[in-house]
Amino acid sequence: MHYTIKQVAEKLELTAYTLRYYEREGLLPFVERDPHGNRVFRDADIEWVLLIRCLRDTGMSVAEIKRYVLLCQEGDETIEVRRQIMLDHKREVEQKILQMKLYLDKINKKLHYYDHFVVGQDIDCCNPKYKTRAK
Amino acid sequence: MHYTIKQVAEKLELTAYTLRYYEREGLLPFVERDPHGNRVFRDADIEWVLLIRCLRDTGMSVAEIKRYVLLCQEGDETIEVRRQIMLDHKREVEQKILQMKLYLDKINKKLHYYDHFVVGQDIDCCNPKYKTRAK
DNA sequence: TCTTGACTTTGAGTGCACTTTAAGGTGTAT
DNA sequence: ATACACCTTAAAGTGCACTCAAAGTCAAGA
Repeated sequence: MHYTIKQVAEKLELTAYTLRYYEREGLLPFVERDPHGNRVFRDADIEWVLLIRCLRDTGMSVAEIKRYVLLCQEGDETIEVRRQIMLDHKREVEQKILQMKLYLDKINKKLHYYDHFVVGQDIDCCNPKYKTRAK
Repeated sequence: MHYTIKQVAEKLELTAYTLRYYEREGLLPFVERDPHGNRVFRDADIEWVLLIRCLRDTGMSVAEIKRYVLLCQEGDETIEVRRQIMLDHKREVEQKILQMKLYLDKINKKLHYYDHFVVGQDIDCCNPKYKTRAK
């Protein structure tokens, strides 16, 4: 299947601006063109964009992704470096998930306070009791 | 206990600039001053900063936190609104964790490809086989 | 033929969350 | 006394990731 930039944008729920920006930054070095210079995306290209989005949404910067893509372009000799980048990133994502779960616990405790109004267990900053407890 | 802005910054691993910025934006409406105008943080204040950080790190914008803090300042009538904000945010964080786990799976599959070089299961965008498979 | 609409490029603009600068005040140590 | 290390403010600057504007090309439909 062939897709225009707009179709890809709709399918993946991002804007055509973003796709062009990613290409400009070297994140999509493969995109072909039709005789008029218009971008032509294929299924495998869409898979690649999905990987880019995965990396972005999990906190990898555009610059770091660019580095990774450049390594891909250098061929098989860089596979070990790429593996290491991915491994490091995996660990970062795992840490992030753990941290998010801790934050979720904190939010749940806050909600418990709102649900049951447990005085002395938690308090909002502008509650009159806040400054009393603070001393 | 009393803390200077620098001590809080060190304790919570953020910068004094950030703490001043948060106060300026209305996220820390409680901070007291000593006779020279220097900020004085107490233990309860640090707890509040930790909640602010929890909300920020889980994706709540400074503007939204500001709205929440303003509601806190309005007193008990706004508890239900605050509870709803926190509940909505909790759900967003849960969604985010689920999404992160899906992304982690994707990253693990990529790593599996690098570890075992499974041809036809995954491929990098600049691999010669990429365009072949794309057709 | 002419309009509509989707595409192209380059370069500039936006929004957010800090981050720093500049200019100045205060307290302690040598 | 004078340096040093901390604090203060208002305002300007930075970096990132988009996001858009302007000006143009091209193909299909009324």
